[in-house]
Amino acid sequence: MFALIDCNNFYASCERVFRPDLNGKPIVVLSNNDGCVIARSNEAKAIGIPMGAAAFEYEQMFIHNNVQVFSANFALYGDMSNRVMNLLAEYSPEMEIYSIDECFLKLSGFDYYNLQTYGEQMRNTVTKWTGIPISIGIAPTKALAKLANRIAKKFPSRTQSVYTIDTDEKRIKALKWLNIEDVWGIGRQHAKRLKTHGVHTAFDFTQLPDDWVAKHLAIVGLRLKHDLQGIPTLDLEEIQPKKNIATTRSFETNYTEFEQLQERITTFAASCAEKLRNQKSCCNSLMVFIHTNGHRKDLPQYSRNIVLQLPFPTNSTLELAGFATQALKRIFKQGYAYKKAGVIVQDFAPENTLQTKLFVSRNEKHLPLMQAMDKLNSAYGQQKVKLASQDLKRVWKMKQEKLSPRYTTKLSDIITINV
DNA sequence: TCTGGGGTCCTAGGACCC
DNA sequence: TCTGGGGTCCTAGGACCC
Repeated sequence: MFALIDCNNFYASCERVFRPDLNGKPIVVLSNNDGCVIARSNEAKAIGIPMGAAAFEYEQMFIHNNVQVFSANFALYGDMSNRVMNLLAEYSPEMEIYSIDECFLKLSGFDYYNLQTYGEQMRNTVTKWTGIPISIGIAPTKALAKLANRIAKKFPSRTQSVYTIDTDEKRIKALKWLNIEDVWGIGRQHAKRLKTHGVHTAFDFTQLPDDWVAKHLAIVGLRLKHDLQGIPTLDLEEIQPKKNIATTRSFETNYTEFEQLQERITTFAASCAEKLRNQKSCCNSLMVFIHTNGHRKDLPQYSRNIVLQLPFPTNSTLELAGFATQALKRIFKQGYAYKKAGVIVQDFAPENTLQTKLFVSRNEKHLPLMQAMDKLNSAYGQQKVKLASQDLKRVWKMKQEKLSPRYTTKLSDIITINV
């Protein structure tokens, strides 16, 4: 059996842990730059705030309904996620952290356990020790555990936020209840196509012939079908080193000058380099993109990306920043108002088994330099040591008007209690 | 004025090999 | 009228997830 544990309205719940006065009140969390809604409490969902709503369009609505608005505080969410995951890891030796707020546990060898009770125990412990409410679905396959989780979330009082699919009867009933567009792995495009073929529920989907599914939804769809039929097809996945690493941002204002973009691109490249060193990889290619604001139909639009094959694999901040600047020079065009840019590194090789080239090679002095830099930054705070081409004067900022304290990761932000 | 960020996998088709 | 058979590798684009 598999369990899928999912934190309810995770970012909104994290904010609420340290603000119990907000219990029962609508909360939304905004994306970077305070752009759009990326998380909502149940109360916020109930008053009709959609996912992805543009903050400026809903400003009046927020005020009218006394909605508490927060800027995204990823330092807080990441730390709270670790706490939840650490607790859950105690409940099974086999775990897959699926996203910041979700994990699968494999429950093999639990034949003599009452899994429903076990789940309720997990839920109680996590909620009591972290303040984060969770829902749990338990079933013979991953796709069914996802479905069971959805039921637990939808009917919290009837299920105690834990639902187990352990008979075929329950499985069929659950499948008939689930709309096709809500099936894990069925997105908008597939749902649309399936509906034109008369498939409206997960159950309808499981009744399709294998070859039809294989033809229209490929091998991924076929695996999903089997998993929903109760035949375990998807297993826990090991943590793999990433195959792409990206740092991309929208800007608070439009940038028109090369130097402004160059500073951003340098900083993004530095961030990618750091992430690469973290997983002990080097990259062989690097992509830089820039584009104007696609929502502004009144402005001239320009969008381009360029992929650079590097002469040698590297994870040096200095080298990647240099290559990224070269790439930017080749795509930058004067006369546009740029709103977004990013750096993506790809085509990785392990740090320790680098193939040397005959005529060009990386500068061996960079390695100890980067190690020293990473050490300093981890001891004295991020961005303590950076390149001169980065934002030394700290001009660049993100719009974050409603940022909450970093309660759990910054000493000066620790909550104070008035007795 | 203002609209996020970071990932994965699969497939078809082109270019190439013998 | 009729023009082989069997591969690999790479990339762009499309689908999906949170």
